[in-house]
Amino acid sequence: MTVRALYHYDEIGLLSASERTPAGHRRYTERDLRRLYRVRALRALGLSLEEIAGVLDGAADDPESMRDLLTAQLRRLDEHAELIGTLRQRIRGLLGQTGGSSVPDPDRLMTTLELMSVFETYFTEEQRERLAERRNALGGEGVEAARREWAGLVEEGLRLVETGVPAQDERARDLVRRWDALAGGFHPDGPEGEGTKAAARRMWRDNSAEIGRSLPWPAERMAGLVAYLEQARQAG
Amino acid sequence: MTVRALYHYDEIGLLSASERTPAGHRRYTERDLRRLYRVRALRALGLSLEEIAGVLDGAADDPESMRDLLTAQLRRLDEHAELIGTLRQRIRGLLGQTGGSSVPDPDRLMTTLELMSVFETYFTEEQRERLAERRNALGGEGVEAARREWAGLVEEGLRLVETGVPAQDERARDLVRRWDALAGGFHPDGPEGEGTKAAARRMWRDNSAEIGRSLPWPAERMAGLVAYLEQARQAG
DNA sequence: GCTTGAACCTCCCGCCGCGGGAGGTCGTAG
DNA sequence: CTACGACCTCCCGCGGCGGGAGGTTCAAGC
Repeated sequence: MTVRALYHYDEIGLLSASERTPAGHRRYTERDLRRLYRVRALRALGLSLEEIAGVLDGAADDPESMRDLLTAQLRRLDEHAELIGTLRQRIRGLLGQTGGSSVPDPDRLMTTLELMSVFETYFTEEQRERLAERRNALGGEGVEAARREWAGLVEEGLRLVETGVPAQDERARDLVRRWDALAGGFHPDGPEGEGTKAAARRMWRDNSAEIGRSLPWPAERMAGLVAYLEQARQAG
Repeated sequence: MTVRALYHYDEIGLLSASERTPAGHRRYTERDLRRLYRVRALRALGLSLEEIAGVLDGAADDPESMRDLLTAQLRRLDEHAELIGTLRQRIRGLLGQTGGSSVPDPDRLMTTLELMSVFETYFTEEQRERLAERRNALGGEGVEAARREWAGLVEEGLRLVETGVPAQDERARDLVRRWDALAGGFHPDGPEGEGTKAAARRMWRDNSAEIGRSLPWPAERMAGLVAYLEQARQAG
């Protein structure tokens, strides 16, 4: 304990010495001291000074208030712990992303960071939760398999663009169908799925350059591919 | 995002719009926007604005700074999570203490709170850790057994006091020996044990009234017993 | 052209739990 | 009587904005 804290408790009326010496020095009585003990203990449990004041002054009126406050605090701590857990996972994911890779690649890390924010801009929180559920359902190796399959589709699409195959060609339209089917696995079923799919398309359209830079293909070729697929999709 | 946050970032020099319209309105360029994305993503990972500014501006100089910062943040989150874990356990302990009991007994809860603080006053943090280790080593049922045995010793001691057996009597001295042996099980081995034992005795002596109130015996009888045992201990 | 409502601007106070410093008074030991 | 510490009051500071006051600017509708 520091004196400053005691002064502070005095200022806000949480705990003031009930006596003073003639010179104005604070004299804490036995009762004051016991109140201080309670304050300190409750502080150590993470309660705010306001809550502590409330429960210490109102405890006589409502003997249950103490338990209520503690259970509420327990819930808050649970939520906080969960938040910290997700943050830890995210950071570990980011660190692991280039962990065993050949290059340190801080640029890729930066781009991933930008995409996190973009992602949050285009999907609502609820949509993100649904998507996370689906990803969990697919499992780690499921996602990895889809990633590889998708890489194949990208290569195929880039070849189509390069060889000048028109977007109306059946090969392009077939590619779009397989592309969308693959992507569909990541979206929730039912009408919500339409919402996330639409949001994903908007995100791709507006940020293909940004997203492209996080991928192993040149960004401008990816942008071209996205536009090409959009055309093919319009063509049915 | 709120505009206020943007103004704030501008104020502290973290992110300012590189252009302004003739009217003075901020115009964020593409580059500004990308910087904003990074700021938001790093903020969402729990980093401070100062750290973010440091890593965004210094990333060119030191490509590893980003990884360093993230690993440091991971450690901080780990510590934070551990702290939250102990707090949760403590609160659950407090709530469970009178959970299945007959009376709500908020008074007992209050006293326990006071004792938490007293406990921290008499033992250093290191000593508390050692004591916790011992308690864990004893296990839940071990502690419970000791508690019951100790209750028997208290009853025995109270009878001795009541029947006027002098503290020098062999029965009193024997009781002290068994009492100290039982308590010894909770103290660490070696010289540190002496430290915790001495601290525990000081705590009992100064706060027997306080501690007594948390026990199922009348506080003043407990205080009398403590003084009696002190005498008996002096008598060898 | 005029009005209206929204969006934007700057400036400043507030939160929470104290830390720390300035500048003064009080208490006690030598 | 003189140090030197302990105590007092008053006030500014942090981090990350929120929110309000009071003024300007912009785009749309009449």
